[in-house]
Amino acid sequence: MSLTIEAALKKDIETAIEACFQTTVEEFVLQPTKKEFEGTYTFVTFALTKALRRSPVQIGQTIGEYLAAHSQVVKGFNVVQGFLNLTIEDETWLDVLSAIHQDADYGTLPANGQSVMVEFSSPNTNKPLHLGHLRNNCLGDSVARILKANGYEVIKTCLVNDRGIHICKSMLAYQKLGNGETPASAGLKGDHLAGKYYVLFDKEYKKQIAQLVAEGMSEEEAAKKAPWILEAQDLLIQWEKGEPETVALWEQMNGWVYEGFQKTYDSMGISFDKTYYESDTYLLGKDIIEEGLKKGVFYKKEDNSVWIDLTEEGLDQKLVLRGNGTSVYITQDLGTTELKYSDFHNDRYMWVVGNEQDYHFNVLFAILKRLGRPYADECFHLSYGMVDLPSGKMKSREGTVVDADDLLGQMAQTAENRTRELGKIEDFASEEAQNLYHLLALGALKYFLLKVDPKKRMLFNPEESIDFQGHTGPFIQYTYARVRSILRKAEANALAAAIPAEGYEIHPAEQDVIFHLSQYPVRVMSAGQEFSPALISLYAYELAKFYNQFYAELSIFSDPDPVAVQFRVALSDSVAKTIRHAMGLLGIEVPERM
RNA sequence: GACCCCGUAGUUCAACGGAUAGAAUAGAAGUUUCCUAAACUUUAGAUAUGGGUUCGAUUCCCGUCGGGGUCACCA
Repeated sequence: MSLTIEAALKKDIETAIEACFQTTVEEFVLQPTKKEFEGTYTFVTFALTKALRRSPVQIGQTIGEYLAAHSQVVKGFNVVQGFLNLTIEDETWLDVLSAIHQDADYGTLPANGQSVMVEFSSPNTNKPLHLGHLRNNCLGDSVARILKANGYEVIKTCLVNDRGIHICKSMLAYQKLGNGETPASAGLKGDHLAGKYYVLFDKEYKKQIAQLVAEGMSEEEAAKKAPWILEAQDLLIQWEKGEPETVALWEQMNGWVYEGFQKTYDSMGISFDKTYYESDTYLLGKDIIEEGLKKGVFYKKEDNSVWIDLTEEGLDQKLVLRGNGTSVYITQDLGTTELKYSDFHNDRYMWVVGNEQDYHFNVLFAILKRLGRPYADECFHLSYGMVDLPSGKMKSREGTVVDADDLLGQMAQTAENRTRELGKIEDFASEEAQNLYHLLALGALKYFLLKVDPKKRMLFNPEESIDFQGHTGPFIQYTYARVRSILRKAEANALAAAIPAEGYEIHPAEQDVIFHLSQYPVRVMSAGQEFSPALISLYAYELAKFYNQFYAELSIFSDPDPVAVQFRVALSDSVAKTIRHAMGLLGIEVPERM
């Protein structure tokens, strides 16, 4: 059997056009038939009317007749306006399912010899993770899995933002108000403890500003002169000098935070192949500035600051090194990118970073191109939209965030309540049940975050909990558990899966499932090209939906025809395998029972 | 102000320029002596606005209105 029915059809349509009209057509539209019409694939004829000088209906009729007579895969056709709807031979469907059923790793495409680095997560070490970070983590993790399924070798990296003024703010507040508190003594995860002091800093800082303003200072000046911000800046200078006490505090607090993050990553099933720390990389990039100056890509102003003029690219003039010789954000990023390249020599580089940094990445990539970096054309910013609350943007320092750990905990509780209500797993041991609740909570949460087009900003309303019914992760997990139940029963009754080569009349509900199964590799490919887990999410949902319809309509074990029983077991097995694979690409596990 | 992104059922999301704009949820009505009802079936409900291009526009182009973001010698 050819790779897809689609490929076979396209070839046959080309042949048909040549035979019927003695001409060739470069491109034509072949799409899945809308469900109100009979057929599987639809050939749209409108585009050909000019070239062939016939009416859309005539073209459809002529090609349809030719295909019905000559094509191996076409069983019949109907023409509605300019749409030629084609139905497919039962034997073709049997072939297709047979190929899928035999493929143990269906949906994983062959290696393409290319490697790609995906950088994501990149947390600040002064506060715990919130829902926005979860979207980033889920996206990065899923895109990495999708690229791997597309044949790439994938390196997942995380650049930890472990230095800078924001860290010093938490450190300062801890120095002033901490009284030697530790995660153990406070009963808090380390990242939450650091976050607590970040919030405390902000409170006091605001108070100090307000007081200065009351004394007659302007808001802007007060923000610069408040005692705590001056002290925090001093702390940063001490840190950069390597002052032992400051470094010790920094190491202690960061250690707490890493421990906390690790727990969250572990519980989400997210890992990295390589972690970079900004404290190691923040001085990088200066040699690139030198190089760029020599090449004439950059220029120096009187105050010694270094700039690049990107007006030709539609961007502005951009500072790349301060007058005092210290780095800015873009300097570091140039250096870090060079480091990544020298460490791994990947063919492509991806950054999963929010869309508020669109401009920054445009600048970064433009500079890399000007510098003639070999990887410059293979850099991509996967720019995703923010997760907003009904009240607006989440802000850690103001405490208006949906905390990642809290949310996961709540969802596990919801999963537990729902499961207990249904009472289907009363024989589970306590640990087994806990694992299931966690698996369902993650399924709901990850699916919720991944089903939306990454580019779009999304809204999360904490008042309304994330659903477990309908277009959700648990719906798909449930379908999987139900299929597994079927397969266990088949095994217990020694009913092996088998697909006849011919002579089996396929029911429309079965055909829908097979058709959808056949689309999977193409979906994996587009998801890889578009870096969009949403395409896989939607696919898994549709497949589950079709299977559920099939399940409701046809009985598997009570069919009098043993061929049908074996065929449906094979169909179920293929669905289970494909759902598991697709959910795997989303980083979501599926349960045997729920 | 300049630049970028976005406006689709009450709500959350879909729709390579293609047929009567799909789902889910909330609402109404059904389905369980039978393989897991976290399911299935039926029903009602939307393209912000004005032009243009096209056989055909939610999709492309221009304007208006509305929302978000960026324009730091912060990261």
